[in-house]
Amino acid sequence: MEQHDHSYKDKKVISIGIVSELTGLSLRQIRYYEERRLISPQRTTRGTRKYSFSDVERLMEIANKREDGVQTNEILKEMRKKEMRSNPDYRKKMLEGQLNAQFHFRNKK
Amino acid sequence: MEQHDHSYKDKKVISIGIVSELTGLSLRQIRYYEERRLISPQRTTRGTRKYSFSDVERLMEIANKREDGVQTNEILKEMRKKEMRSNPDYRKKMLEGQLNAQFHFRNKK
DNA sequence: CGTGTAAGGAATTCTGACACG
DNA sequence: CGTGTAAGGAATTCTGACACG
Repeated sequence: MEQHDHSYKDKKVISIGIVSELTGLSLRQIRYYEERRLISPQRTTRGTRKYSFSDVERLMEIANKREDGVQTNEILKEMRKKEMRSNPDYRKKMLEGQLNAQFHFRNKK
Repeated sequence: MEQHDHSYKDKKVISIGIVSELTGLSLRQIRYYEERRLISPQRTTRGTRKYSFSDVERLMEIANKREDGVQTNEILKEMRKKEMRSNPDYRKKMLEGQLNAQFHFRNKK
């Protein structure tokens, strides 16, 4: 589950109040985006939310899209696509897919 | 006053409770090291302390030295030396100093 | 759908001080 | 000197709900 371990960027250590200051979003908005599964903070033992710098960046992207009128549902889809694209497994499959396409194309011709 | 700006490492965003968990130090200890000027967290508008990952690393160094019985006073001196060494201005002067030393050495011989 | 807000409780943080040594 | 602790107050965060639209 861990990648670099020394990547400060992904350490969940920021409380929601600071995230709010950093992003300009209200606490309500930040919690709502979690409900819609756009972000997933960690919880401390007693249940307070902790965010990483990655989460903060993600929230700023979300804020931009929301400003453009994009619904959370759409934002979720877009983000899933993006994540897929950066997934090595998916890349491999895409490559195979492309080769197959070329193959079919040649045969059709 | 800023270096990279994109250096998450130096952004003061972590509350003292999290720092305590991260370092294993008590709140009392963390505040005391601040009193002794070993660290300098930022304050939010209402006065709560905010630390960076750099601060956390520094605190871990402090913890190690304290375990070895080094007094805060000594730790402060050591850290100042270290900072001097990594200060470009100081480097320049040291270089000049060395050259001078060589010069004197030659003349003496 | 996305966000504001009032509500009540629980957990956090702050400071200054006394204690021990 | 370095750290623990009890004390009282202020600020933070949490959840579930009602409101508007």
